Amino acid sequence: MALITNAIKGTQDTLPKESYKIQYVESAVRETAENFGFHEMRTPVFEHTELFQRGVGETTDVVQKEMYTFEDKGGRSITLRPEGTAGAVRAFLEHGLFNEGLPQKIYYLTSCYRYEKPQAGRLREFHQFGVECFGAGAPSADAEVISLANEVFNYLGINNLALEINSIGCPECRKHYHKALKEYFEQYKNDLCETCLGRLDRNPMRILDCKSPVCSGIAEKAPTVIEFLCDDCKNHFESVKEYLDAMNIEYTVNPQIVRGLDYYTRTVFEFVSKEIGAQGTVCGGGRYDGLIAEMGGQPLPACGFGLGLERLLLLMDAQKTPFPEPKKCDLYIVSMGEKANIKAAEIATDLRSEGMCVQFDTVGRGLKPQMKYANKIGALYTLVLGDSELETGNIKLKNMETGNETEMTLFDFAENFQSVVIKDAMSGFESLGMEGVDLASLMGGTL
RNA sequence: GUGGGUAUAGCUUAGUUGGUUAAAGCGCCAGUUUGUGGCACUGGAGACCAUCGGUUCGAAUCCGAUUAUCCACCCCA
Repeated sequence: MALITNAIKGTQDTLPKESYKIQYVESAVRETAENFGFHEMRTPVFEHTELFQRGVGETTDVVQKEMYTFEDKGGRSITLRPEGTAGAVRAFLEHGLFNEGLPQKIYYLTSCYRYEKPQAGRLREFHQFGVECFGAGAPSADAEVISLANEVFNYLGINNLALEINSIGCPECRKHYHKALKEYFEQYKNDLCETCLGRLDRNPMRILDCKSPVCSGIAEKAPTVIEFLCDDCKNHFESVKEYLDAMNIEYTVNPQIVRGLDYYTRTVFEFVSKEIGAQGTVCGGGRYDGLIAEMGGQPLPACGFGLGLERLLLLMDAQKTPFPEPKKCDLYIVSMGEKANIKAAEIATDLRSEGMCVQFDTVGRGLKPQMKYANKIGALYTLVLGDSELETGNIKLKNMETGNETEMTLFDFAENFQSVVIKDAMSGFESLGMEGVDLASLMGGTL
């Protein structure tokens, strides 16, 4: 087909037949967040460009080359949000939420935009579940936030996700560390790759997670941040680990983790998968004690994370994680003739108001195509309405799975259909047994 | 931004060393059954072979460019 245009590079459509998956994931993260006492915040897709320049950091790749920035008709520089934290902090300050009791625990489900070259697990428009805990400086807050992410993965039944944590210290200990790193890497100036040579001055910590075998070889023996942590930062990190142990959350300390957004301090962490290609970080976050002050507020500690929903879905597909079956059509009314069509609409309206999914013909097809359509959409029951049914008031309700037909009057049907469906649904569950139901097979290979 | 792979119906793919009207399965529509879906059989619709240019008597096939897409680097969710 010669369409006038296609979807924009790096964007995805979610089609009706698979939207139940993302809806399930969204409800899972919402429920988990609410259980932890976090409440949803929604902020605009676009903000003043300077918010991200200051918030995310001028030197970061995100700000330097990945933002969708444009001028609006009033000459303002506007940017589509490349991440969620900056906007959340802005709203937190703008509405004085720090007066409503600390900590303020918020979450969001939002789209983010970065102008990057798409690949597996990397899109230009992607969706993030994010959590921010404002005003909580204790190590228990770091642990709580990590635990929330962990709980989401447990809820969804995901395995083989490695939690890696690190502490990059406060600005004070980082200053000493930078100096030591610079001294160390300068010995290898001739061996480092070009990008790393550039990093040597600007941000030597970035060399640590360089993927080039030469650089990473050199980096392996580099001094680690942990050795340079001041007493407060060291104690904080130790305490976070104690909480994680107490919460039964497995982790490994990975001194190579350096996050690419400037605002992080102390604890940083990633949940990493090896099953979804090169972009394996499903969730990343940490503490950012300096950010709120940086944005013009009172100095307040905070921590949070971002969790990539597309990557999460990739991972669930890779692990064949079961999804609950989407709701099907309870009843399809096959109608023939103008009178029957109107009656069908009347019945559908009644049953829909009781919460049933009822459908009828809107194409003007004959009986057989309507039956086929009912079958295709997975209707549980069909009911044929024609002249004779309208005359006699007797109808046959057909169970589409078994093919059994039950005769009844239209009146009885209207009174009882809901309970019939509920009873059937319950007996279905009982026969399968509520425990150990193999959801994957229930899905019938739609995964 | 830098590499590499790929591009044929809605989907998945076949198409030989260039040679008439580009093929199959699934899906879609209809019929076999004039009031009953799934199964089977029959038929139908649906493709300027990504685009533009070149080589050739002749290009889906060879060459070049462009675009799109996938994967990787970089970076991150």
